[in-house]
This record gives sequence, C-alpha cells and structure tokens, in this order.
Amino acid sequence: MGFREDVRKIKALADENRLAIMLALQHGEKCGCVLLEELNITQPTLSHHMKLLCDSYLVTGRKEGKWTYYSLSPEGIAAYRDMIKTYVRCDCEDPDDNATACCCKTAD
Amino acid sequence: MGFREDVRKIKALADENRLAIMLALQHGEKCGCVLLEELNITQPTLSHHMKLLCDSYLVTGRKEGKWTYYSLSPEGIAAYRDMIKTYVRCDCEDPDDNATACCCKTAD
DNA sequence: TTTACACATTGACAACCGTCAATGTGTATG
DNA sequence: CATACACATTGACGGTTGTCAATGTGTAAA
Repeated sequence: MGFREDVRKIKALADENRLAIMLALQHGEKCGCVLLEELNITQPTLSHHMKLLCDSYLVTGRKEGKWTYYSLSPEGIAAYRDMIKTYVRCDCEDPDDNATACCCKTAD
Repeated sequence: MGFREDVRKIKALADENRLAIMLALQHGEKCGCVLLEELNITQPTLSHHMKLLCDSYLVTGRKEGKWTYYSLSPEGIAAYRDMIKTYVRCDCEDPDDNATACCCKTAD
C-alpha cells in the first residue's frame, strides 16, 4: 500500500540528465567539475541532481579536499534493480517447469 | 544523448497508483472496473494511468464488448528491465574472471 | 429507441519538478 | 588574512503531472 519510497527512487532516474550521469559514472568515479563539463547544465543544477541520486543510494560521494568524487554504489544499484523487478514482472511462468520460455525466465 | 524516450518509460512507473496497477495485474488480466474497485481513484484518473502504462508497452488492453481487459505485456516488461539495466549497472566486474562477486554478476 | 453501463476525453486546478542567478560554506594557496 | 576554487543552498520561475467534475463515445439490454 505504501509505495512512496519506491516512487521516490524511480523518480530519481526519471530525468535525462540523471540518466546521463549514471552512464558517465559507469566506468568509475568522477569529480563534480568533470561531470559539469560533460553535462550542459549549471553547477547548482548538477548539485541538485547529485543529491537526488545520492538520496536514492544509486551514487555515493567521497569528499577529498575541495573536490567531491562521485561513484556508483554497487549495493544501491543491486537494490534498485531488485525493487524494479518487484513491479516489472509477470506471473506467466510455470513454477514446476524451469524450461518454460518467458520474460520471467531470462537470466537478467 | 537522446534519453527522452527512456525517461518517458521510467516516468510511466513513477507514480504510486501505477505501481499498484502493475502489482494488481501480476497474476493475470483484469478489466477496468475491477481495477477501479481496488484503487481509491476516480474512473477518469484510472483511464489516464492506463493510457500511460499502455503507451509505455508495459500493459496491453483487450476490448471485449463494454469491457476492456488489461494485462501485462511480457515483451514490454522484458524490454523495460533491459532498458533499466542500461543505466543501473556498474562496471566493477572483471570480464576475464566470471567468479568475481559483484552487483553485475547476480543472476537477475 | 431508450436506458444503463464501461471507458475515453476535455478542461481546470493544485502540487511537483528542473532550471538558473545569487549567495553561502568549506578548503587550499599565496 | 585575502584570494580562488569546488560545491551546497536558497529563492524564484516556467513547465509538467495527478486529480477530479463534466461530458463524449460506444456497447448491450430492455
């Protein structure tokens, strides 16, 4: 009955710039000023997006001197995919027949 | 660079009522009036939500006389999870070491 | 044809969201 | 201390979104 928290997490990705950030961090951490160069937005806007991504545990920030290095959170990412699977799933498989071809049987 | 369509699909699930609808349809199709009884919303609001879910290919509608039966789309659901995986993924696995424990190595 | 029902569409409103300029905070360097 | 830089916060603005009442459309039964 209470999906509010899941909706908040889903909304964390419901934005073009935040999707771009997720891709930009896929190969390792980057500091804010680097992200800023890649994303045609201002610094306050980037700060806003990073806050939303961190609040949803998809990204973590590591402060080092003046800089903040952002990176993907493996745990948060796994939790996110599990959460999505709760809602994006159908019941068309036969639990007694593991060979049944179905969307629910794919390896991912 | 163009994530607009993916954002639109992600937004399709960024609502409490639409998450409830996804769960309600998980065990098979239901007609609109049944969904209406389960979700504390008015009929126009339900119609609005169903349109968004159908436009994102997560749900399909089957008209039969006066009624419309809605059901999850296995293909749309698989495509949705694949799309999410594009963004919610980290690069922390070693491609030459399949035994590495990592968020990217889980079976789902 | 009339009536009843299931669902879609329209229009209006309030709440939410992305954006930026201005400003604040903390850190390093001269 | 003064300056420069990286980042966060605030406040304001326009666009988007969820909601409902009213209305429209199509189907089936009386």
